[in-house]
Amino acid sequence: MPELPDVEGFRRTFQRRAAGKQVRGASCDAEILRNSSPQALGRAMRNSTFEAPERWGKWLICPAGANTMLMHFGMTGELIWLGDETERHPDDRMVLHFSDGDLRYRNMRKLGGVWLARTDAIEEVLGPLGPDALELRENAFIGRLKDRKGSIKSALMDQKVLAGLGNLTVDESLWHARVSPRASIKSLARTDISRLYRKMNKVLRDSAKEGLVPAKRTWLTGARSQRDPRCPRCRAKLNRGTIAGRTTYWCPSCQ
DNA sequence: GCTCATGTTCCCCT
DNA sequence: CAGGGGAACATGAG
Repeated sequence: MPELPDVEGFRRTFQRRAAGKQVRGASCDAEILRNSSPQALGRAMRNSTFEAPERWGKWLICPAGANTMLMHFGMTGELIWLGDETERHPDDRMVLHFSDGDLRYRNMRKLGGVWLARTDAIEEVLGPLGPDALELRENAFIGRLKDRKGSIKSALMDQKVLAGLGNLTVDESLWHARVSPRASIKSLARTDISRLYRKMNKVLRDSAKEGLVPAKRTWLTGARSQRDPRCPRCRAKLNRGTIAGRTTYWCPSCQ
């Protein structure tokens, strides 16, 4: 699930359900805590009040006074609110208890995790992360790609270049912009990069609104999981291959 | 049984 | 040093 649009949905869930509220307690699997223990997390969070959460790329950043909780969702993570449901799902790796219900970090594959940091030192957890893909302006986008070698797909996938894109949003943006994922950056004209920026922005905004990359019939994402995937624009049979280490779909005719 | 999965990191090559 | 390829991580789905 989680690329920028999904995490944006989780941010809204956290804002609505946890911001401004006092945490009664947290229960969690030790495995999912990457730099603390359940005891340390409980101690740090109990009776503290969450402020407004922020999203940076695929990270959800949840400050509560001097401490900040950071969540990354890997490939299968999600954040869900279940008001009166009390039974714990086997994939609930962390549950934050509030007076009116529980917020659950659910993650089947356990890639990703939950970190705890001092609010003034969260960058030690985030590491080198480029600017958020939705906040980046066009000239900054162009500037960050300019000195990059290799394929456009691998650059867009690199969280140090810009943060938030993933396999689906990259393929989707490239398809809308009619740019081949294999194209080297230096082969692209300024107008190509500019068009790519605008399409990426639209893909991210439309998706973030829904909290996921929608599998619309008019989008590549709607075609990629079908048995005979065809380009929604020209009906050509889609190419499928590995680029930047990930399964990639693209249209050989219009990209 | 086998392949693949919306992510990240680490190691080895070129 | 920068990129590319592949494996590992953990676990379910088709």
